[in-house]
Amino acid sequence: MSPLSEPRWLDPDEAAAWRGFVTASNLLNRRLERQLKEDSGLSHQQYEILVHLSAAPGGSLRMTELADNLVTSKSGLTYQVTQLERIGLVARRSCPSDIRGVIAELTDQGREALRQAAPGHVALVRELLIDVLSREQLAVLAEGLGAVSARLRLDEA
Amino acid sequence: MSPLSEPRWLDPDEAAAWRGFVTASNLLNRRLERQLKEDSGLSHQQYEILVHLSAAPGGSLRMTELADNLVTSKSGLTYQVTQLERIGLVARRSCPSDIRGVIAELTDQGREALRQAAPGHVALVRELLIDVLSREQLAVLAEGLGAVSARLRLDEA
DNA sequence: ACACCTTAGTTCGAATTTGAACAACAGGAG
DNA sequence: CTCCTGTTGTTCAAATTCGAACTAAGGTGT
Repeated sequence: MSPLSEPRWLDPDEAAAWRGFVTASNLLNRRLERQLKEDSGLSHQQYEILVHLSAAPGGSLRMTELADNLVTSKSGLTYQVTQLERIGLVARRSCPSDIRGVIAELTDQGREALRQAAPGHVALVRELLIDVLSREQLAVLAEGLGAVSARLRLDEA
Repeated sequence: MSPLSEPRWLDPDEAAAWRGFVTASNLLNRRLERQLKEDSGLSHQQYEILVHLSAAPGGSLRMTELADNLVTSKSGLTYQVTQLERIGLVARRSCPSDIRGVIAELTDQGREALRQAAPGHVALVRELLIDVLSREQLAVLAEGLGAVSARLRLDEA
């Protein structure tokens, strides 16, 4: 009778964890979005694109890789990269080993924009999340959510 | 020299926690969105509206209260409530004590839709988040993210 | 009663996101 | 080589989101 049996609802602790996760996530995104837009004219998504490119060797990544890292749709990335290209922070190059491939590359201007935007962003992340939690809480959070992410990456493939 | 000094960057543990949070959040939302849409034709946001209304006394809430609970913009809520009204899951009533006020109320059909959508949603939340974490991790997560949420609610006012 | 500031909800336009459809190519099996 | 299947990135229409401007009403102090 398992498949049709009563579902296992969340007990109070589980519900608290889930609700906390959703609420904190929404509030944080909202706040960071505002700060970035006001401070640098960038959306959180655009900022993340710059961060991932900056962290990649050569400051460049294939579109698909970038979309996977960012957890966004391919078409969404196409749009945002076009926007970033328009304002000169990112450039498109064609991939040498694959004619279909497109490589998004951080420009010098893009590096500069990131250098200028990062401190305020990091400070706010610290203020709203990192510094609110203890060292132990942070460690548990990193390990736990790392496992959750890994679990989610798995059944995508 | 404090305001202009080098910002305190995130150390490896802090960065892992932050990245885990962002990644898990994005992947989870993506997955839940797909499941809900396929299974019930509802977006995650619409589902959350039904949940919050269902949990409220009388199955009804003022628009502003609802928007605060959901962490969304007022205009965004107006749009979604209109959609839900169109398909008969929510009804609008005017508030007795305040002529400007609008009360969103769950209809019988809305309760039924929620009753039908909830098991699959909860099962997936359990599979992707709850059951991946230990009891201790869940407790830490609930407490930590509760604190983060409270912190964020504060400097909104 | 009056002016004044705040609040509630909607409307509007612009920006963004998504999935599906598409065209072009890659990488093998035969 | 040739067919076949899977991938890559873009385009497109539709849906959603947000903030600013707006209307209307509450609430306060004088």
